[in-house]
Amino acid sequence: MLNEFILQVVLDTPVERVFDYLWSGNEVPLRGQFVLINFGRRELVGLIVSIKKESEFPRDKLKSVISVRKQLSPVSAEWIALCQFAADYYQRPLGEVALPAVPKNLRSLKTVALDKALKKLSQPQVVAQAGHAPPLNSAQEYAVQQIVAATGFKPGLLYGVTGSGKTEVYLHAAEQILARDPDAQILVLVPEINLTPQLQGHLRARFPDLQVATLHSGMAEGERTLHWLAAHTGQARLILGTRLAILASLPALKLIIVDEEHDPSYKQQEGLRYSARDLAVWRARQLDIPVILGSATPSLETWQHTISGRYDKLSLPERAVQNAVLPAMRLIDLSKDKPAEGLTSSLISALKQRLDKGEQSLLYLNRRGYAPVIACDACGWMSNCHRCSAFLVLHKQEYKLRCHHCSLEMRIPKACPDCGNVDIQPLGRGTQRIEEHLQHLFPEARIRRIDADSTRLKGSAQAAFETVHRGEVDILIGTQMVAKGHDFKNLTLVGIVNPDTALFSQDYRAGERLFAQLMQVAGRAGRAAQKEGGSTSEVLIQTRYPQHPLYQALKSHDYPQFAKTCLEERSQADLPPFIFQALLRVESKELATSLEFLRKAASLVVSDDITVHDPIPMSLMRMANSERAQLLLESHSRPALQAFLRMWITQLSAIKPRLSWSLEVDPVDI
DNA sequence: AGCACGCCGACT
DNA sequence: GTCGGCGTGCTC
Repeated sequence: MLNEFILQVVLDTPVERVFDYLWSGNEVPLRGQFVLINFGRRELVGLIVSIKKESEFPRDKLKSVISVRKQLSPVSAEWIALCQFAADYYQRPLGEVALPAVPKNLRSLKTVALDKALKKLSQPQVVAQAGHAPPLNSAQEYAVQQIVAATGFKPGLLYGVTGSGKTEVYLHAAEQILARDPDAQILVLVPEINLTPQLQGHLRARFPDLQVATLHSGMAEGERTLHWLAAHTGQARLILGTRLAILASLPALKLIIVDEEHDPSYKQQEGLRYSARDLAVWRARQLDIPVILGSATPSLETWQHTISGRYDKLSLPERAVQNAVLPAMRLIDLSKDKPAEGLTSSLISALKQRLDKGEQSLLYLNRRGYAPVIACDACGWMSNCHRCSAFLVLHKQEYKLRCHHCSLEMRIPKACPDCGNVDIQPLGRGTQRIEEHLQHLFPEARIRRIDADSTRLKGSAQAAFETVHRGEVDILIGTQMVAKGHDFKNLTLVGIVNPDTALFSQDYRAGERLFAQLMQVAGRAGRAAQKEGGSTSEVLIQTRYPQHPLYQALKSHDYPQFAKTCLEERSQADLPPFIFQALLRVESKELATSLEFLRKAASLVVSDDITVHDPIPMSLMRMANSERAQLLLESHSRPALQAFLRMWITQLSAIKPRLSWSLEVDPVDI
């Protein structure tokens, strides 16, 4: 018998709507199946979100479904609900959330790649050697018990410094949950792609007979399809990935782990601007399962939740590795120890000491290139980017000036372009300049720089880290890239060259980020047990403001004190996590046009529950020839803000002339 | 977002 | 006389 149904389909378009399609046949399609349809002039793959008998749309205008993608089992109602929540919360259409969350091969018109992946998936997996788990200390034991014994939704902050053994807690909790549920899946999120291989190694070693799927944006399309399908079918029991993995289809999810939960990388910065950490907590609540947020420097949002009692706090007070102690933090006062070429005599002698003992050092400087700007002594000309409100950075080796925002490049001028003076000088210091100077100071030392410039080629970052691990490097110089994850066994000195710039930033979150970054990079020193006759692990911070509360808290490794101060300030100033924010960004050719749009947008805010700030140019006002400005909204009530935004978007879309704008809920960069 | 339609300037 | 610029509007 032929049945007729109306399928409600969502598509990857910016149109906030569900489209009705006609379907007739013997079998009834299922919610969660993917379908091939005609949309305008195009053929697209969409997702069935509901099935009904009648449509409100005129019958003669309905098109028929071309085909249902039957070889793929439907995504669950929970998964659709997760996408719906993300779509509503971050104010984007459902289709724009749900479809990009599925690999391209599954959405392509041709099914060859999908069929091939499904076939490959059905072949048996190789089983590796069995692993041995090291014993836990009492704090770790307690944390594992708290996580595993919990029934239902239970967010727990696993709070412990680098080396306190958070990974072991994850692995033990995973082990117990996998042991008691024969189908259970566990999702582990890490902030960056280059942190996946290390954790993947741990998981493979500990769970040799279980399939591990990885999901991140650096994977090739075929590989991604395979891993996504392994997760979707439930074959992969351990799923490891970056933020996008939070939107994976996981039919038997029983535990979520978010490592380094404070990391800003968990926030997507374009399109659907979601926080994977926040979605992880939502997903855990939806499924009524535990979620572990791990960090040595938790986000203030999470810390506040432990204070209010919404989240459990599970502390790992000491370093788990025997004999390993916290590195000593020394503040080098730049007004007393005057630096030459950016390096103080204290730092140089500490480096020399490590070189003599055959130990490794790390210099951390969050600024790549040779110098952030070049300038003319005679007329004051500076190397401005003509497309952005930023300086062109000097890259001496490539003999180029380069804009770090729009990638504009030009040769280094031989003389000042304005006055012809040949005496143009680099101002300030980047990693390349420090590298050059160090090589001059220590000609015998093996020096290696790791930053975005030195690791442009795929796999080269991994290779560079390997040389450090093999002991082929004496001094490592790096940007943020070196701060995370890597455990350097023979590294006993961390020098922080120029951290002060972040202290007086416009962004109220800059301090929180700096503290986390410095704690994290400090954690690279002395992770291994201290050797006989070896140096004490220490962190040298060169600063002009040694009395600053941030550095004082850092010196005593006192995150709770730092958090307390920050939260008091935030509470008094009415800032997150005590209020909720949304940010409207706009860009156009003329700043006046951008600001006018925002003024118009601001005038539409009439609700008593919403505070609207003045439109202001963004800190990087001009980027790639676009003039950018923003408007900040605040509210004490999340639902009130949500309801308002929904209505506001409709009004903004109606404004003409149209220009490019985007809305961000819970913005992190202001 | 695509992809059409639609109404005004420089070309064989 | 046509090609094509990107403004405006629609997609079941």
